[in-house]
Amino acid sequence: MKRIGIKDVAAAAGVSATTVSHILNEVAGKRINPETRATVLRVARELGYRPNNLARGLRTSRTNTVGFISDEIATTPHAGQIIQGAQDAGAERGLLLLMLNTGGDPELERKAITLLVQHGVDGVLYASMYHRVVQVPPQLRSVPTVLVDASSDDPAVPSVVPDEEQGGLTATRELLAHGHRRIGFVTNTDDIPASRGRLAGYRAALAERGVGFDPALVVADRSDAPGGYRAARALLGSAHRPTALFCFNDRMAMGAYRAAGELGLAIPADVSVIGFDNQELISENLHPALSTVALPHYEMGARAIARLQAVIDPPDTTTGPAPREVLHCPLVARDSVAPPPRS
Amino acid sequence: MKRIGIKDVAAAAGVSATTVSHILNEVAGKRINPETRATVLRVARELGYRPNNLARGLRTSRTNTVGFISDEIATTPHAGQIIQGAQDAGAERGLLLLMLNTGGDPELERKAITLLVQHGVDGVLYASMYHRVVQVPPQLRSVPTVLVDASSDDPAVPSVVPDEEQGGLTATRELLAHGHRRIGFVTNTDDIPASRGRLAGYRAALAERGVGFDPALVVADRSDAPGGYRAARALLGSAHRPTALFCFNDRMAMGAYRAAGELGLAIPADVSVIGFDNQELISENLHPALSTVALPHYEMGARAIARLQAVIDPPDTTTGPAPREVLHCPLVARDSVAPPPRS
DNA sequence: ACCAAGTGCCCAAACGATTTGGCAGGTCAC
DNA sequence: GTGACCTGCCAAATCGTTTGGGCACTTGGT
Repeated sequence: MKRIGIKDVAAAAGVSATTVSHILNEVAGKRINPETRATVLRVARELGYRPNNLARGLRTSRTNTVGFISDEIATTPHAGQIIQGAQDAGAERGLLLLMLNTGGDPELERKAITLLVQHGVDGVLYASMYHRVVQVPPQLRSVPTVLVDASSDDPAVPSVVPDEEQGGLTATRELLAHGHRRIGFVTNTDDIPASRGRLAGYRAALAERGVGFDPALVVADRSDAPGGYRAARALLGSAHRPTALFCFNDRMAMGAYRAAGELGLAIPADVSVIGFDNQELISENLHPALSTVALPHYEMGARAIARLQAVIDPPDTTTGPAPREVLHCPLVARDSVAPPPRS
Repeated sequence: MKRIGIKDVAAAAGVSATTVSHILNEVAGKRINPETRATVLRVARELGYRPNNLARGLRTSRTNTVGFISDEIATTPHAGQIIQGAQDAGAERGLLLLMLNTGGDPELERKAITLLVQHGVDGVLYASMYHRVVQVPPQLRSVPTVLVDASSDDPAVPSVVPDEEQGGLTATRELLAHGHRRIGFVTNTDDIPASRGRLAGYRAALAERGVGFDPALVVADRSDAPGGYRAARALLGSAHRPTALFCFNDRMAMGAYRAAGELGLAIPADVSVIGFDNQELISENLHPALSTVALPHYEMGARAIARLQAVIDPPDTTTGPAPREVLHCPLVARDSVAPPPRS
């Protein structure tokens, strides 16, 4: 039971393989008798003809295949969303994803890229699992590349990133809108675009409402639950405690929940909490469910594919660069934000 | 800057492409002058020759590519581990993963398989994100396939699954070893291999120690945090409350934490808790950190690739079937288990 | 009746590797 | 000296598709 090829279709339709190819690919500038066309299409369908992508790729040097290189995939649920977004967007265009993740090892990365090129990928998505600045490996220069959740030092390579500042703004506004004026910011200690952007958003939102920025209200620690616990504990245990906390991520928010619990503060009655990332495993399972700001991972994956395709076959003119696409971070309101207690 | 092909190497080494191919592929039964061999190898390396996988695949109908079909990838962190395992194991064999997930939609699944075949994958990994019985799509009959974290109705297709019963046994033993005798089982309501196996393990462990099985100690609810909360609340609020809880998964354990907290019971001083799945986002970030039993996702991915390869090129004889591989679920001890309180 | 243009299709050469079946030339035995 | 055999290499076919360049035949104008 051999797979049937273009020749089989040609034979069955009584024409040459050339003609079949022309018809199925709707080649421009080739004149085909409508009757012949109909016959060929019918026969092809009846026989269940599927072109062999290898042969086609060999001839056209297009494989309908995109490499997906990521640093870490196993340890973060974000990866799944990005992949899913890329995949869905790819499916619409007939693209498949060739996965490869390197754990950040540059040596592995080199091999990975070589492998992908060897397999003739049409382009590469280079994804980071948290928003950061990466150095694009030089081997990628020869392949169309788009960065996902990462910025590059090299402005020539397009990237798709979340709008961290708008996210911080949104989160803080949500607290302000509920009447909070004394808002603590539980942040992390790394100097990455995420921290900088979210802090900027926090400050911008405060400024909008004419609330003064109080450095004592921002406490940094490790970006995990224990870190969030310590930072929140410090803030909530202080004399003039904030009525709401904006946490750098959901893991830190999880720690903040524990801090509040230990101090006998109910969420959201006594203190409101808002997170970031929308890690559903946490945000949905905490009690009360955590209001947070979502990172648009799915969209990043999808948009990255769109960008990549724009690079692979440029529309008509050499489109201007506009290489960096910034995506909106939507609010996901759940149950952890309420008006401040009347003191 | 064209990619260099086998002919370039041949020309540079002063031999024919045939010879180069023979040397690089170490074709058996071909006699090659050691000197020629050395020259060719050197030249190939110097030129950085990489065979074009498309051309090679076209000729040999082997693409060094494996399809990875999964139902859900975006919503679960498990996926990453399986993928990582498969990928690492694949890398050792020069295999790449072609990702495709279908959301369980049979229509999409059909298309996915067609696409993969079109791309000439050597085999397919069909992965489920939780251990269940699946029906293998008929299209997959024509392609070497291995099931990951799933069993099939069809015994002909090999599968790699976790040893749920041993996991339940391990978890319960851990509690018994700390001296607990009255152990609640917070389980879920679905009738899947996971529930059945873990319950069987629970009972087996009790029997080992001569502890009677008390049906009142197993409470089923939805397999999320609220479900775990309700079940744990029921168990811990009862007259003769258990001193330890074995929870069907980490999400339910998270709910059990809240139940204990509300009842003023400290973990692990008043009540010990053990989970299942080792979802690190939860188990590591809970306080105290959750002892749990890990599902061997990484290993499942890796073993599945090994199985797949055994199917693709059988060692020598037609190996017997032994299609179902059951993997060990290791204990991950953290801080949520301690001896029972002296009453 | 003849030429030009147009129509509808096909031939054959790629693409870059693997693989089958030799083919020169040398060695050895007799 | 000659046939058998080995050694070391190569030419050409092949995988399944796309594509540039025709080729034969019809049509329409004059």
